[in-house]
Amino acid sequence: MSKQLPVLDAAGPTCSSCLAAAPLDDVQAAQPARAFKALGDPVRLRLLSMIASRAGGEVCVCDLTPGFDLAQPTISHHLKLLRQAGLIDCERRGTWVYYWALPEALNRLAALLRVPEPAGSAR
Amino acid sequence: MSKQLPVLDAAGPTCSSCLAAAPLDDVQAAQPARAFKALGDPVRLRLLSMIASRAGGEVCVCDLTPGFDLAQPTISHHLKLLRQAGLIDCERRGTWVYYWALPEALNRLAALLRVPEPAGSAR
DNA sequence: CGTCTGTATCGAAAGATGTCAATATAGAGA
DNA sequence: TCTCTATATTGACATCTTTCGATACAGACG
Repeated sequence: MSKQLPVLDAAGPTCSSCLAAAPLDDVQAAQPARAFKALGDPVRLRLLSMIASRAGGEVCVCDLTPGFDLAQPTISHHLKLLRQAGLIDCERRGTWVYYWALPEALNRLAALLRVPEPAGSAR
Repeated sequence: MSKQLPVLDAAGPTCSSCLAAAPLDDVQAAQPARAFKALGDPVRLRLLSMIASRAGGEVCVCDLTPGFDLAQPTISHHLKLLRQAGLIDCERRGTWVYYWALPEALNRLAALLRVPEPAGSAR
């Protein structure tokens, strides 16, 4: 296994998969945009944080729903969107359904956003 | 100033401002959700990447518009949304308007998304 | 001052999204 | 098999978004 650190490439001192590295074309932008769109709703962001911060790594839907003032189908719909965006996954276990976060997807988005800050910081 | 590294707190080995640290309440979720929503459109994500990846740190609108198959008011509208989300700022200079990215805002969002990956990785 | 160029705002139309009540489905247990 | 609980799907409705053409505004230059 020779290619262990493919982080720095010709582009310079920026990450390779980073907004600041190069302009995204419409193909490259499509998938992250879908993920960010899923994060762009307060209910879904809260759902994801409830799932990602759960110690065991998994949460039963029945533990998520009571945290909101929304009907059950609405929560179900938001969970579906998060899943379709590739941010979470789930599994039925008996009567209950358990959700967990997909850390790789979240970290990929995080890496995309990270940008070098100018030395002096706040412009 | 004693509190220089408030990074690790009772919650464990996670960042303090991170999805995985603790469930966000609706107040905490509101602002990041607004920012993610701004990122959740392919046109805006591409605009941001064009702005953030520009060497000088600034781009003239006149350099952004031709990259899209959209009317000029549409681009103007998307730039406005990115600005209202706190991700970019701009300044008029003569006839032209220049935009630049706000790295602190982007890095704050990146930090929010970063999550510890389980040792074995891909679940 | 008049005109030209670059950018923003306005108003409207088409489409997407968030929400709910009603209903369907999956599995557990009598 | 019948019923009960937990979750998902469907269909409808109101609201928000994206996009455009038309127009307004700001500054440069005659």
